[in-house]
Amino acid sequence: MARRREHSREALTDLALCAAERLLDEQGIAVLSTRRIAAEIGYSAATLYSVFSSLDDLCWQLNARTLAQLLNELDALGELAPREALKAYALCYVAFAARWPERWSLLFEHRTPETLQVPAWLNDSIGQLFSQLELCLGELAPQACAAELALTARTLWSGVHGVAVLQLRDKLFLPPQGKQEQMLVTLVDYHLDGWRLNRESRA
Amino acid sequence: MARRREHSREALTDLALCAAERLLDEQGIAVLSTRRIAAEIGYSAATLYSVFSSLDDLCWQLNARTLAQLLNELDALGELAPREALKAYALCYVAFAARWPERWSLLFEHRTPETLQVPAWLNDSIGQLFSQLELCLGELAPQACAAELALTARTLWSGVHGVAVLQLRDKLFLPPQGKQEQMLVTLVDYHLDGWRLNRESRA
DNA sequence: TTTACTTACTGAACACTGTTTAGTAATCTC
DNA sequence: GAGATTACTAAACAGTGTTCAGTAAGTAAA
Repeated sequence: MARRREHSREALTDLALCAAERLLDEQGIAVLSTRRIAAEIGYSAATLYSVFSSLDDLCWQLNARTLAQLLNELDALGELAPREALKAYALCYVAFAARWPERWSLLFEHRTPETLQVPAWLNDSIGQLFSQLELCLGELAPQACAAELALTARTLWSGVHGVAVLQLRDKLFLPPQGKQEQMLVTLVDYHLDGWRLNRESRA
Repeated sequence: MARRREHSREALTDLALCAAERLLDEQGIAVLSTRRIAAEIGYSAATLYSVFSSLDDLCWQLNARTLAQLLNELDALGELAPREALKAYALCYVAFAARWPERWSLLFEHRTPETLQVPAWLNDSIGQLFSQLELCLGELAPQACAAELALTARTLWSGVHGVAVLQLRDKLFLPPQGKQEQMLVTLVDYHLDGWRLNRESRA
């Protein structure tokens, strides 16, 4: 069979990405192969190469969708007082990781071999997230300089990210589940309190 | 050629693991294949299966060595005042990740497919690390209960781990390098200060 | 309508992977 | 020396990403 033209290039791309997401969610990263994805959408593996430059490229496009969805959910939280906004971001971030563990893993563990740089959109998106955090922090400490806000945002978010990573791999060794929320809230609270204390003692 | 008997089982195991570590360090996780490791030590790939049950098994044994080395370095820091000890642990942990990025990645990203549980020694080792942290925290807050110490240790360490993860992937987007140390110190300081403040206001 | 051209698609191949197994050759035991 | 055991490997199997020649369907021109 040849030339069916049932789907446009864009439709085919979307079809493949959706199938890949389904496979990823249901059976994990191990079954994410070109032949498997192709079979899922009724095409041959070779056809995928007319739309993606490689499996790596497909993965990056998956990651782009995942990150866009995450940023969307963070955006949807709306306007909040800075401290509450930071907590809400943290909870949303970790909840997202818990809801889409395989997509989230792919996003952070996928490495393009050797030379190729991380795509620019990823850098931009993460930069956007950090800007949002810096905005909140700036409201809490109007007199802090940009460099301090940048560093504080990254330090705080490293902590949030760490919770997401470790909960995903069950490496926290906590008897009762559902402690993540408490951990996140105390993480943010302690950090912000400690920061304020430090600024006051410096002033 | 057959039956050379040049190496005992243990020697062969060690030979393979050392070769794997060398490959890992020099060329990354992508080249870690049975045939490659075997070639490196002058045996066929099949011979590895007389000593390891699978490549997965070999990876877990690599991880065991990596973790043992990390815990060893943490132990070697010796006796310190609790707050300084926590900072020293954090710096040591992140420095280790930076010095052995590929080994550290394998340790945290390697997943055995499906059913098989994480080996018991890994759980034990991480539990040991957390106990050490709880001891330090207990010195800082003698009246805190065990559950609070456990949760605080995990929250604090999630933050440290997060810094290690993000610095490894260059996801922190900080103009000047070498800010990790400052981040870690403030992370620990702010957290401990915030914790103390919180305990005082509760009392 | 017939011919020519372009396009969409695939089967098969290549080089690689982990893993198993049959077979071989060296050593040990008697 | 003969026989049993052991150490080891080549080759095969099923899978992978990727490339490419080839085919058939649709389009355009005659």
